[in-house]
Amino acid sequence: VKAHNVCGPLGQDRQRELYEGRQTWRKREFLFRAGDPAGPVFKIITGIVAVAKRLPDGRRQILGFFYPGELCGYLETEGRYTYEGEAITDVWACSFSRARFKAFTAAHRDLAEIVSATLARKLESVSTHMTVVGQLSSVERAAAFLCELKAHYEERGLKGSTLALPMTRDDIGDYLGVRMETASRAFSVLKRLGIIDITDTAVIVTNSAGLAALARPIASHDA
Amino acid sequence: VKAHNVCGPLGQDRQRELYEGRQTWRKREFLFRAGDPAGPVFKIITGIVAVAKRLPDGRRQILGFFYPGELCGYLETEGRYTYEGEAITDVWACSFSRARFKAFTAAHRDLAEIVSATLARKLESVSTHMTVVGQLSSVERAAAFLCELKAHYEERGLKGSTLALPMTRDDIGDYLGVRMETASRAFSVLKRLGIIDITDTAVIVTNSAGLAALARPIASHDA
DNA sequence: CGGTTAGTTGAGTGCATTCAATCCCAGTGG
DNA sequence: CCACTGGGATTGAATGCACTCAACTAACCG
Repeated sequence: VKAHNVCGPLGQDRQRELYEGRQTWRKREFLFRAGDPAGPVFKIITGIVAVAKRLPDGRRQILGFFYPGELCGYLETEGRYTYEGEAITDVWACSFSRARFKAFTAAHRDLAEIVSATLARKLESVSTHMTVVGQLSSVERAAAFLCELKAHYEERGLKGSTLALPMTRDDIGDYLGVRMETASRAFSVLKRLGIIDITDTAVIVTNSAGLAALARPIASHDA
Repeated sequence: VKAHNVCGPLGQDRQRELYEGRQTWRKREFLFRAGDPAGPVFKIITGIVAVAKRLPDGRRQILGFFYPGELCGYLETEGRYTYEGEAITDVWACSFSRARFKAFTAAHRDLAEIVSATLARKLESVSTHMTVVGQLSSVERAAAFLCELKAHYEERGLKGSTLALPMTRDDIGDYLGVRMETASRAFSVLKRLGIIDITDTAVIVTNSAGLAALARPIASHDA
């Protein structure tokens, strides 16, 4: 995955003021864990981070996958990270001092607005995903997931029907609120329906309209 | 339900500047519908509003119940309300002009911060609820719902183990991502376990610890 | 007093889960 | 070079939980 749009909502110059350091994490390492004292906010340069809430008995709900250009680790509860952030692939990210980040957004009016807008967008995407998890069947959920991924890639200028799937079936399952086996079976159904092809590390959408139809209930981008 | 904390995050004086009018809605009327041109933002004085996303085939995910003192209807997509807001009980609310609301928060630095904090809190509560819907069994979900309601009432100073349930089983089901009958059965199970009593319009928590244990996975307030 | 709506409960079905077996591939060491 | 090993993915078989459909009750309202 390319590393463009590294600045995101912050401008280049502003980003420099907040910059604290860069770091890499290997696949399956944690950038931060729920309950740890809230340290830096992270901006992903390359790689994918899964932000999740984990239950005492080990169950895990992945709240979102975070891609290059996105900020993660900003939510805190009583001075501690609210969720955990796990590197799904090898990750390269910038750390921003949380204190400076806060002071900075407080001081710049337009930035505060951008922060609000970003939070509102996240709130909307989480709400949409809650509808996916709460209302759709497993096959519909899988379709919705692939649609979302497709839209995500296209927004970043990566046209084409081949979607890289760096996350495991386990991750996808925990994102969609089903077991890994169910996620796998759902993909198999989509393949049997002639909607996708499955290769080793990617999915090829062969019937984009059919995919959208299955995910229709959500319809985030056919307005 | 009492109408205290009517100001919420805004101060009294500020609220007056934005005030546009008061209105009442009967039970089951809509304050706003998804897709309608984004009109006012609403601040609930008395009553409860269910904010929901509805799928073309009629399925509905209730994203949250909004109580007196809370703002709703602020999320918009391309100039239209993103979700629908339905009066669960008779509702009395203030309307605030969206344009003036935006201008106002943009102009006042501290207010912008409050808006961000509010959005962040909402984001967290939606994320928690996504975990409930994605990971818990129906009985656990019911327990989590009652815990949440209990905490909500207690935050507003209403001690006591009697929880008014103004919403129907249908509403509760659509909130928890199960069918109405399943919600009803889940309550019956809790009753059979000696954890709650069910009266006509309320639930009495007879074993608060037991309830919390069932909802434990979520544990939003045992830190 | 009928008509309607909310809630509960039963019976049967179906979909997702659990448990287990197999396959494939990448990495490792003989 | 190839056998060995471990992790991810797929698939089968059986279970169980939630869903569907339906009956019935209780409350409310005309």
